[in-house]
Amino acid sequence: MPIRQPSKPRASRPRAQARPYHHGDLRRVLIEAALQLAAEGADVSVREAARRAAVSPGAPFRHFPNRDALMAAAAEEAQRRFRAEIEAALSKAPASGPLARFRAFGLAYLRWALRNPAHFEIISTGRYFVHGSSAELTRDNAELIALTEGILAQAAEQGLLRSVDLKRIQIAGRALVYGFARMNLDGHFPRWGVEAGEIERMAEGALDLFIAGIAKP
Amino acid sequence: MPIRQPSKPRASRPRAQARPYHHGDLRRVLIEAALQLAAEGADVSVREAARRAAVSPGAPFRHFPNRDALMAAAAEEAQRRFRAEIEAALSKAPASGPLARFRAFGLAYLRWALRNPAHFEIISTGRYFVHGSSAELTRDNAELIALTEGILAQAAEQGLLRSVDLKRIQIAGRALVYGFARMNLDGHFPRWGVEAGEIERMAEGALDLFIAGIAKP
DNA sequence: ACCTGAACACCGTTCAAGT
DNA sequence: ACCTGAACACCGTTCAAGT
Repeated sequence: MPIRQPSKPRASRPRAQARPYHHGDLRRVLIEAALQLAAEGADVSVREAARRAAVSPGAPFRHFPNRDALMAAAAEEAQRRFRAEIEAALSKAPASGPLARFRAFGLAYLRWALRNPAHFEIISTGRYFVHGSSAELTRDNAELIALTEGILAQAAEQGLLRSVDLKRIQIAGRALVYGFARMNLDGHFPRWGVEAGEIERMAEGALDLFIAGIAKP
Repeated sequence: MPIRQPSKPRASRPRAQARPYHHGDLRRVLIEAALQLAAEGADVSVREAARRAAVSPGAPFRHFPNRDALMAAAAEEAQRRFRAEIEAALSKAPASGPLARFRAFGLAYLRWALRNPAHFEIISTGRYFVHGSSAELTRDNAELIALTEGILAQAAEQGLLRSVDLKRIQIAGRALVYGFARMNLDGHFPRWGVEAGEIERMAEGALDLFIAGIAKP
């Protein structure tokens, strides 16, 4: 039998190197690993996340009841970044016109989704976990819906819209940006003859077409 | 050791009941099983498809090199049904105006996708297999794209469109219907306050909003 | 030519046992 | 309180052996 090391020598680096038994921040590390795996295009598995955290396969289940809960936590983190981006874009947008703000929202949505497809998928797909089971995700989402609702209501007040059916406009608009982002994620653009380099321009074009369509001439 | 039955008695039903060793039509049965599993909302696994075909776990691999190939074959079958539906709808649509035909196409697309979400997903998601690896899927898809291209070109010739950027219109339109179908698939509508019973009406509304937007006033 | 059944390397999840 | 490591029931895939 090999002799055990009598006691760990003081590690050269102060913390985060010595990982004697307790991990300390395993929950966070697992979420990060899940997001990273997704970004690499790999399947997200609890075991691989555990491996990256240098922890046994059973350890994650002390922090998440099951795989779905890990995915939900990863989605919450991704959604936080997504919202931050959108809010930053809106704060920089001229408060002038609601249609300009609507456009800024749509563009920020599209850009983030196109640049972070795997994270976008974790947030938006219904496959990994039940969206409604995360209070944070539900609240975040409701706030984003309320945000565009407010913008459109303002546009309607100012007489900028051809139609007064705001819910229809909102859902159609969301379907457009969601669909565009999903087409990208699902690899549709090659078959549409759209090169990778022109996808963002195309996204902008589609958005502008939609806005021109709902705006009063 | 139990004694083997000496020889199978003549089965009461003529065919399809006696399945002595060779299956006869295993390939087809596996595709059907895959589509059925998807429709039931279950994960499609090769093993479960084999189980439903009453065949050993290794048997499917005599007909498909791997799981992806089975999914691709299922997608081809689903796509055939999808196309049949769309073409039937278009043939019934008045050949009168291209915009009416564009609408008929969009509606047929949406209806099929909303009523067959799992099959729609198999066709459209990039997760299960590489779309481009199926010549049939690729051809089918190109034909559908050419179809709407033709319709829009006709609309432009007749001076019905506000913009002449047909590719943009086509992609935006596709993003709209794809996004709507995907929102349904991904379970977004509950959080938008859209009840199951009103989704198809909402789909129609979104499509009409889009068409009104691209049409010359 | 097609299928079986055992085998292998994965995965999610549980649970006694360790620290 | 948190983690290990073996275990179990799955899965995709392979391959010798059977018919």
